[in-house]
Amino acid sequence: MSFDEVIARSKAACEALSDEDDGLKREVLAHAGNRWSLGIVYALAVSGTLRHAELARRLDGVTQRMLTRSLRQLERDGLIVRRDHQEVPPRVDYTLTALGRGLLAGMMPLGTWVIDNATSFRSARDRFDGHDSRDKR
Amino acid sequence: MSFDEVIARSKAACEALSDEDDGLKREVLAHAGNRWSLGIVYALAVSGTLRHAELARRLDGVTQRMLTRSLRQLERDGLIVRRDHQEVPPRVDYTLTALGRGLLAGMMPLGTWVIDNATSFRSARDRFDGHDSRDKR
DNA sequence: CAGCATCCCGTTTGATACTG
DNA sequence: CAGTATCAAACGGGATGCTG
Repeated sequence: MSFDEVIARSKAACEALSDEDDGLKREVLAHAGNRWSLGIVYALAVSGTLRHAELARRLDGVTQRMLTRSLRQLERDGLIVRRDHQEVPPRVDYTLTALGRGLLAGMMPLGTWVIDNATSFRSARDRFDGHDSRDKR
Repeated sequence: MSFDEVIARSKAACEALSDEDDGLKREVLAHAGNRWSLGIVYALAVSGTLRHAELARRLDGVTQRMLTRSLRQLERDGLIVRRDHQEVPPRVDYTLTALGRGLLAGMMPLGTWVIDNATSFRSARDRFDGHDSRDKR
C-alpha cells in the first residue's frame, strides 16, 4: 500500500481520536502502551482461561496489585471476562472476549513494526541523548 | 487470518515486549496512547513539514508546553526531524521521518479496529461502571 | 516565534503488608 | 487464593508567565 493510501485511511482514525466523546478511544489505545495489558491479553489468548495466580506466574515481575488493576481495566473495556466462582478458598478466572481477541489481532502489525525497527529507535535515542549530555532517558 | 495464526504471529511481539532491554519498545508503543503524538504524526504526514505554530493551530487544545514536549519525545525516538533554521525571529520546523511514516502505517489497523468497536467499549464501560456504583471516573 | 521555568494535579507503577 | 490498604516515586498533562 502506498503512503498516500495510508494517510487517507488514517484520516478517519486520527480525526476520531481528536474529536472524541470523552477520550475513550485513546484510553483503549493506551492499553497497548500499558505495562501489563498486552501480556495479559496474550497469555489469555494462548491459554484460554487462567486464574489470577496462573497469570501472575506467566507475567514476569508483576505484583498482585498491578495484576488486579490491569485486569480491572481490561474488564471494564470489555476485553476480558472475570468469573468469580464464589468458592472458599477464592477461585476467580479470566477469559478473553471476542473484543479482546480483536485487540490482539489489531495490535499485531504495530507490534511487529516496533520489533522490526527496535535498532532504529535505539540508535535514534543514543544520538539524541548524546547531543545534549545531561538527562539520559 | 485465523485467530491461531494471530496468536502465532503475536508470540514474538509479546515476548519481545516482556524480555526487553529496557522498555524502549513499550515506550514507542505508548506513543499510540499519548495525548498528542498521533495527531502530530498525522498532521506531518498530511502536510509534509510544519512549524511549531502551524502544528499548534492544527492540534485543537494543545498548549505550547505539551506540543514542545511531545515533539521532543517523537524526535528522540527518531519519528520526526527537528530543523532549527537559526534565524531571528526563530524559525523551526518539523518533518516526519521514514520511521514516523512507518508508525502511522503500523497504527492504522489498530486505529480502525478501535473506531469500529467504539460502541462496544462504550457499552462495556457503562455495564461495568453501573455494577458497582461509585467511581465513575 | 519557539520554548523554557514554575507550580500544579491526577494517574501509573511499584514495594510491602494485611484480610476474608 | 484473590484482593485491598498504605506509602511513595515517576510521569503525563496542564495553566501561567517570561525570554532570546
